[in-house]
Amino acid sequence: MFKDLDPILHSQLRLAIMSLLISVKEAEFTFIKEKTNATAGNISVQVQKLKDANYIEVTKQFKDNYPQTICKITATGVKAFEAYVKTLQEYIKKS
Amino acid sequence: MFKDLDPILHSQLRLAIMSLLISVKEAEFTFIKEKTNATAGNISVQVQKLKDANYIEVTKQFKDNYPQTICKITATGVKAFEAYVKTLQEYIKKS
DNA sequence: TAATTTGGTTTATATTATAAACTAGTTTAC
DNA sequence: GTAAACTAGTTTATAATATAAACCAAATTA
Repeated sequence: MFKDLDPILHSQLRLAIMSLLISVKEAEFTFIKEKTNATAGNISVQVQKLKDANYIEVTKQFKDNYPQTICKITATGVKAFEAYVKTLQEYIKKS
Repeated sequence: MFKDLDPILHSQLRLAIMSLLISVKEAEFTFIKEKTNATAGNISVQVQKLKDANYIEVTKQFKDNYPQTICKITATGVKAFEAYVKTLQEYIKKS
């Protein structure tokens, strides 16, 4: 009756990050920080988890002398997000 | 940009329970157990939390010699559920 | 009357989310 | 040129959560 919700996406911050990346495709760590208002530590952890799940790709480089982390959603990530939304809608559509 | 999701509802099982109660208004513990496929212990804990939040009303009685726990959503619970769905849609609508 | 079943609750454990503390380097002000 | 403040993160410690396992009380069945 109630399908399991992907635990990787059923997290406020990870969902917000994925939601951002769905629309912009590519975003800097600092951009994610601004948009989500989360702490850098929290973002760092959640980005790592999304990367471990292969939902995003993380590139680290230097820009204007400072480290720069860029996140990009993968095809797997897009699929997972869509599936999550679909499952979620089965929970809430009954309302 | 991303409003906080009600932590009481942002739990797979509590969301499933609330979703059920939105549609049926009133349900027995055993009915919830059947529909959600969760363990009784887990349901017991989550029902307690929903009750503590005043999202549901819990009535305990006996039926055919056996204890019977009945859950019913409150007006507060309906409001919270609707707000949760609305907030959630702001997360996922960007996709 | 012993074993099993019903309908739960309590407790222990594993997972999560989060903030705080830390690292490594850069820029600015004195 | 060096101390203070800032950038861009990571790691670690802690608190909160979700969950299953163990338990309880009573009823039923063999």
